[in-house]
Amino acid sequence: MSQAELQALDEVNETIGFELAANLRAEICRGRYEPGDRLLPERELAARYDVNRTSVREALKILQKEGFIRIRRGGGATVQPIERVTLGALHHLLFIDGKPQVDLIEQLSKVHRILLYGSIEMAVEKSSTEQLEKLVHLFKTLADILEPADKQMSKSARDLHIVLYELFGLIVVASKNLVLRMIYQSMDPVILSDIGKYRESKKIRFKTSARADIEKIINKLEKRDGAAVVPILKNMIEVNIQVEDKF
Amino acid sequence: MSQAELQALDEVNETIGFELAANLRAEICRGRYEPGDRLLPERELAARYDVNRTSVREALKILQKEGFIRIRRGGGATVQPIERVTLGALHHLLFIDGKPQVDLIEQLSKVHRILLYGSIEMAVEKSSTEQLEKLVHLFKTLADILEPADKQMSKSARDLHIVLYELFGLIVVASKNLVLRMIYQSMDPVILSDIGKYRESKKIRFKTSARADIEKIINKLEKRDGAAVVPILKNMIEVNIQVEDKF
DNA sequence: GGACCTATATGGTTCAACCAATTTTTTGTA
DNA sequence: TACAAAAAATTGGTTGAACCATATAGGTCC
Repeated sequence: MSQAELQALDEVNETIGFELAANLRAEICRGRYEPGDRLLPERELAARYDVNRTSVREALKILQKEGFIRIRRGGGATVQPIERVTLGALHHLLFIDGKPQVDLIEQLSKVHRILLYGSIEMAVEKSSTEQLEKLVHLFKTLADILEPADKQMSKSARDLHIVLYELFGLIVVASKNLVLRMIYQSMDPVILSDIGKYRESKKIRFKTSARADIEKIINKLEKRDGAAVVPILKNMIEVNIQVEDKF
Repeated sequence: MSQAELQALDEVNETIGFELAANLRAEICRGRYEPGDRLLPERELAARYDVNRTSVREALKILQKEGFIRIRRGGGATVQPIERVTLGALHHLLFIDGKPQVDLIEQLSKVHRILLYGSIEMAVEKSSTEQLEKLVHLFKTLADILEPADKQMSKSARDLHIVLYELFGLIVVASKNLVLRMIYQSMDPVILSDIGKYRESKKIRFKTSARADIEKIINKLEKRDGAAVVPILKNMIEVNIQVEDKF
């Protein structure tokens, strides 16, 4: 999926409207408006930010598409309740003024895990031998994290986060499920890196049976028995989740 | 969630750009372009559709946000591979020229079920007593569908689809997980009704033990034992899925 | 044949005017 | 005074034309 990542990089949209949208979005996320509040009219925004009204309109259209605002002819642009925000705009809500929004991040991680567990079976059934090999490799990496060879080499929750994200990425491709892939792409590499950073300070709990568990999983993989993988994996991971949740 | 539905109704955007976007999108979905193909330049599109260039630009911006095209200054607008399309634009792909895209619909249903199963536990834990009652009621409806009192009253797969969707909707609210809710909102009421229509012709398989299973589930619900619900529910539903898949 | 430069194509921005709804204010009547 | 209808003001939607900024294509020079 490095191709997609590369393509995502030059997807940098540098239009004025885009930039203005970022400003307004930040204000909304920051809680400067209550749901239902009206934004300034287009002409005033244009004056305020010293840009053309066309650019303002572009910005507002972006925010509308993302679900932050609602625009009505003659009625102005009103701020929507946060539930209306699109999944594609989720990453704007995860960190506000650099501060991690802990609840939301955990909610995202929860959904991430639900999808991970739920899609493994599908992926194992449909994956090529090459993908299966990659899968095995990732599981071994996971074992290294949960039960390091050198027990002094304590890993952070970030490492766990990263490998789970990579695992999910692989599963998404292997499962050949376009809808799953769309969801995955909303939970972007950006999200990965930001949340990873956020988790850096947290320790994970050792799982002394991790290596043995992984061996079992790999065994099941080779038999293409995806369903059997889930409970083992779940057991390995959820231990650490409980710890994090209580943080 | 009727409030949100009502609000969604008058969210009809009737701008010219919006309409043009629909036209172009339909062309792309229809397969008129290969990924990488260039759309006509803005000025030509404006002439062709007899609208102002501003409206063309608005349309292109919409398609860009939805992931259908990529716009580069000086480089035109090129059609993206279908994997780049956003979850929010998924519903445009489910029916093309009125024809159901069977594979994609099944992929969506699969993800839907993954999320359903995965989120029940969370929902049961966090739901209010009122929500729990609604949950019980929905499960009883499910029993009616899978094991009708009058065995002549065979239900279609549509009824199953609808109740599963409602179940998911309730679970989403009860779980208080914003990310889950965002995903749910992408799998819109529109999708519900369209796919429901598509499933109308299909019969579901009776599950003679359904009523007993549901009783078990309700029992677990009252003990707030969400984890125990999943395997029972899964067993009830997946039987029908297998049948459908072989269609 | 390759490297550089120029011209052209194409998207981005600005401006000013006008259209079309909605909202607010005014006005008139009961 | 209270209410309803009409008028005015507000606000988003559309248009056309001009100009800017970047990428692509083609030509020129070595």
